[in-house]
Amino acid sequence: MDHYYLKQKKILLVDDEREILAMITDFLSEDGYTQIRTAGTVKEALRTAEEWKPDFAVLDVMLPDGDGFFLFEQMRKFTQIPVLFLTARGEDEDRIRGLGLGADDYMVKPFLPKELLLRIGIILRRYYREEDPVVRLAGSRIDFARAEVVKNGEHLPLTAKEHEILSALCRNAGRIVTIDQLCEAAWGENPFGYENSLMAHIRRIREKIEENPSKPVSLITVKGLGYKLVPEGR
Amino acid sequence: MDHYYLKQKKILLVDDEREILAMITDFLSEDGYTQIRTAGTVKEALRTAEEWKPDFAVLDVMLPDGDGFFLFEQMRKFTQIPVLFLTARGEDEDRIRGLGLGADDYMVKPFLPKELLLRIGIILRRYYREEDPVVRLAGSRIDFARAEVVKNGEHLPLTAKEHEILSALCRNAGRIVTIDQLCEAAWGENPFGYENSLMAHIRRIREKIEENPSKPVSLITVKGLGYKLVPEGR
DNA sequence: CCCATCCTTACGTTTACCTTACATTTAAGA
DNA sequence: TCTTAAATGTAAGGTAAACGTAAGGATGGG
Repeated sequence: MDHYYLKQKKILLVDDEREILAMITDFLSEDGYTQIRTAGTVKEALRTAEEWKPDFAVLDVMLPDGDGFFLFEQMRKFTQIPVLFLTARGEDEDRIRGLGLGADDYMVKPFLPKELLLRIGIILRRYYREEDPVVRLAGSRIDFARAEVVKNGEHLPLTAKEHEILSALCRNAGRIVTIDQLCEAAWGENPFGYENSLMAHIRRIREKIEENPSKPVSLITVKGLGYKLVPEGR
Repeated sequence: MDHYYLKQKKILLVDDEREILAMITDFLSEDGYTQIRTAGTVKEALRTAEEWKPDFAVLDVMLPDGDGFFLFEQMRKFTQIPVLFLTARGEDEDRIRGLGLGADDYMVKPFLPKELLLRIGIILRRYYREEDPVVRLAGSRIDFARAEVVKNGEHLPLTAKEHEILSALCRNAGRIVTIDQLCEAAWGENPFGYENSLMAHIRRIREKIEENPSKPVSLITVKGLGYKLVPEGR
């Protein structure tokens, strides 16, 4: 899965029909999205948007206490998140209006859920493309694209081997990775005779990611089996 | 006008109907776009795409010598530019197919020209938003449009290769760009055997952008992984 | 208490990269 | 077409960060 971190973006759905909200929510969570909230009115939507700070919003144009365009303009006063409009009316005027205001997309009801998913995916990818997948640990976080770990605001660079080893651990986050597997990840074919070297690297990694390298809480050794990387909050 | 440089992006229009091409061209140039080319067949489109290197493409699905989806897949082999599909058929299957392949949007004919303009604007803004025509570094700033760097009031011109390499670094500002990626950016297909030449260019670039080229703070080397360009203020 | 396993540190070695000078290609102008 | 300068590519010696190694120390299970 290439863009897994996008699935953790907070999505706000605003519609006055409960069934529509339920349906979209179902499809989104089935597709892997984990953070979804809904609202049925402009008022409710504004409150949620302000407090919860979603990363993306789907707005119905027709709402009981105002229309989606008004809601959009209110939201733009405090957030620049991308927005997709849903509209029952297919009128040209409305279609243009949403986009002209600065929305990212719109869809006409009734729509195919599959298409909504695709469009949401496109927008999120486009908008949050610059963000790197970051792995959060107990006392630090790892940014692989920049090859550095941030601990207490300090930026510590990772070397090539450290990067390889951490990647391998990360790919199996939480699970045990054997020493053989780690050697293979770092040295390719002929990963023999490097067990000691691996140990030295583990030490150097711990000095970067751990609060106290001698009492590790993130990069744990499982005696006789290997190592494992535990993400923030177990 | 905030995004004036977006109007200079190269746009490729592919459709088999001359009138449609003419109409879209008119609307685009009226809206300020300066670089527009058209093609009527898959073959023609591929040639233009490869030689002219457009920044964005509008593809009709129905073409005399193949369909737009095939064309899209061929183009994806050498470019990652955003694409919008035009389709006469409103069939669900087709709508989904284009988006599923990785297109950025699609529109069903007949469409409102105004809406097409808005959608193209949205895509370009999102996609090229980070391409700041001037990039600020620790001790200098790069002006890509003029192909020069300004250091202590001095204007130092960039050569073609330096420009390519810096662009590639800039597109991933802060992130690591591998030597392979940089070679590919500068020498296209067959980026092999230029590693040493790249190094020489890196040196020359450093002499232009760095206060002290031997102690770089903007164009950093990450041993074993690649290089990265760090913008002003980390 | 002993053995196995892993930790820790210091230090020697390697290799990826730097630097420079020079050769070659390209492009512009005469 | 020829001339020339700038841009680009190549090669070789130098360097330091990253890596590997080894040896003594800790730790815990049996």
